[in-house]
Amino acid sequence: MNKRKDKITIVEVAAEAGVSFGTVSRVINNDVHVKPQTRERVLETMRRLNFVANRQARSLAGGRTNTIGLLVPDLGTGYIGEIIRGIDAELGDAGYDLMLYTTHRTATKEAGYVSNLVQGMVDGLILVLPRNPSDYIGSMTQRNFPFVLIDHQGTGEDCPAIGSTNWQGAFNATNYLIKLGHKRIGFITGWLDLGAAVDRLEGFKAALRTNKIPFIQDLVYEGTFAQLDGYTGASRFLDMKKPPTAIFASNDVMAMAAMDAVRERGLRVPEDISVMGFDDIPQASLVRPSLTTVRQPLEQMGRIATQVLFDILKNPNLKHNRIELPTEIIIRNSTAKLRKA
Amino acid sequence: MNKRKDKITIVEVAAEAGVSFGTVSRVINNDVHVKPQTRERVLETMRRLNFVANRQARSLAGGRTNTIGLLVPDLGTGYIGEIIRGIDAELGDAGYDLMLYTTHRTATKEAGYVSNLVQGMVDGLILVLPRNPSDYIGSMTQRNFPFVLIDHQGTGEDCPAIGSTNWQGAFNATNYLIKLGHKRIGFITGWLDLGAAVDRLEGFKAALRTNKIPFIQDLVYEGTFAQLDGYTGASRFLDMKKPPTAIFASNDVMAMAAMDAVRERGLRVPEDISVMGFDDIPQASLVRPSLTTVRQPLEQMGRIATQVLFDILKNPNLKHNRIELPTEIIIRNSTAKLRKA
DNA sequence: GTGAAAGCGCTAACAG
DNA sequence: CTGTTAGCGCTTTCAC
Repeated sequence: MNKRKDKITIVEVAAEAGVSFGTVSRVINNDVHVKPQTRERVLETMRRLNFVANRQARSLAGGRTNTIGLLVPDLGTGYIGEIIRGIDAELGDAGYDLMLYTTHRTATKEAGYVSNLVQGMVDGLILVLPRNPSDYIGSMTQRNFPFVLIDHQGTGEDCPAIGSTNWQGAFNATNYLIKLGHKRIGFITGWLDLGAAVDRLEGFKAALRTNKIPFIQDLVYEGTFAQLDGYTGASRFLDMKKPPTAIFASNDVMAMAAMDAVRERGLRVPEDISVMGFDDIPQASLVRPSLTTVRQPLEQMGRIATQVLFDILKNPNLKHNRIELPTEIIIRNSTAKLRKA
Repeated sequence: MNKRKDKITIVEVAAEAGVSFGTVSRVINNDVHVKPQTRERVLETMRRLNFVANRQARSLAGGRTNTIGLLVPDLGTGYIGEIIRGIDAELGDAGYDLMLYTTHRTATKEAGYVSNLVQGMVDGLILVLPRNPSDYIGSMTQRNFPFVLIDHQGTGEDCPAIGSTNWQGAFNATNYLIKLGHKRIGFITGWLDLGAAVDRLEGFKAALRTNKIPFIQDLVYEGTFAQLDGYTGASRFLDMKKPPTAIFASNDVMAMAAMDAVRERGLRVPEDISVMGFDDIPQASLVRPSLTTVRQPLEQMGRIATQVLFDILKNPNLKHNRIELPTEIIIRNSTAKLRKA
């Protein structure tokens, strides 16, 4: 239906340049075995004819697509955007293209669908925060399909993954709040099926322990990383007879929602309640008060995931395990010293 | 390097089902000329063998890729995310895949590169806010390559594009500010090479005219839709001997930055200065004060762009022109009645 | 209805 | 160094 016959192929180029099309193919693939003079002539011809190699054909014949797939849950928060920025940069350097899949679209399909679907379409897959990672991982590992996970861990399986020091980040953040004088800190968790969410919770608990502050189960609200959870969680805390003086949410989106809940009760951030987030998504610096948070190097995570995937592509037998990038506390204006009551 | 020979092809399926592979192909393509009984048998076999058709091969042989390309400038603000959501939904329904290109990556390449690159990779292209649209449009039109523009207009060329009623939106917004009592309104423009940006400016001017408020050139700051422009523009307004009482920025990102500038001077939004944005990106409702803005139906724009592209794919000769979706004022907390001085 | 045959444009041996 | 020869997995005629 959309067939343009004016396409020029290597055959045309070969004819024009007076060589066999095999030679043209070599030039395209930067094969060393071409006389520089010939190469130049072919290149010139390609330029003149405005030739572009057909990717489909290359893939079919070569077994490689020069495309990698990216599976993301959503594009809503800018969190993913940052990661893509990193992936994209690496991909561009390597001459690869990006195929985007949103989980939403394939969520209804059976497990293994993704790796099936992707078979032949892409050389490898980067999965960001997959919902049911074990489903995918099983079938991908089994099929020996190259993939890398971003920001996930905890399935027990040993697989290439890029994350950040969630435990340490949460530990440091909690410590920071404690240093500010806060002893009653409400914690809103992420989706606890994700290792990253568990680690953040554990880091929080560890910091309490270190500072000999008793852990109170009621000061933990189990969320799912969704905005609403931040609001609901904070509201529950604030309605307690003895509410916390600080709230630490497991991601920025929930933290921002928590700030809303605080303000809705006529309280101020940070004067009355300190609020801390996690991620440092772009809008963290845009909201008012700007959000104190734990920065994950999202862009870099994307970059490194891509590099690891390339490594695997080059050497499928190499074993890669989880790589953790350092988190960092970014102090802004949503946290303050505890006011003496 | 990444060749899995365990892949099953239509040949295997054909053998198993006891038919020729031509018949299997027909089944895949829902060809009517297959006995229902045979079809069922083939389908069953495909299921059993876990067969997935190779897209590359289909494309090569059939001339169609079932993939569309999306060219975006960036993924930073959530603006694009909303659009993608819409595109993605339509694509999913049609069994199409999405190839993502960021302009940044290809910005250095010569004009026409994109359509070249894309030739053979995708069946069509959706361009969001292209920087030098006329470059692309020329070569794509010439090559008769199917494409749709989102949120752009004004190259003079007649081409399929989806936008929103920018003029009307800006007109209504300005009117709203005037109704609140504001007479001195600072306007921060977008990148005036984009028709959408010009329209917003014109809508603003028209509203002043309608209300018999003199237009003051100094109260227009020429920006580029970038965050910094919002800050710089607002700062310039505020440093005037007689600063405006309201600021209307051509997009939300600049509006949020403008709010920062206002606050940095110890002024309050909206008590001292009202601020209005344009777009209604997700974070518009998250910032404090939440941003009064002109809503563009971004997701719907993505959906419709996709539908139009499909139309063009089906019927390349059909002429499509610009489609405008209605904008809508969303009143939140960054605007207020002018306080009597 | 179904099978057989001819490519789609290119890569990857294998000869020279 | 370069030409030749097989396919890659599938769609599409064209026969039967």
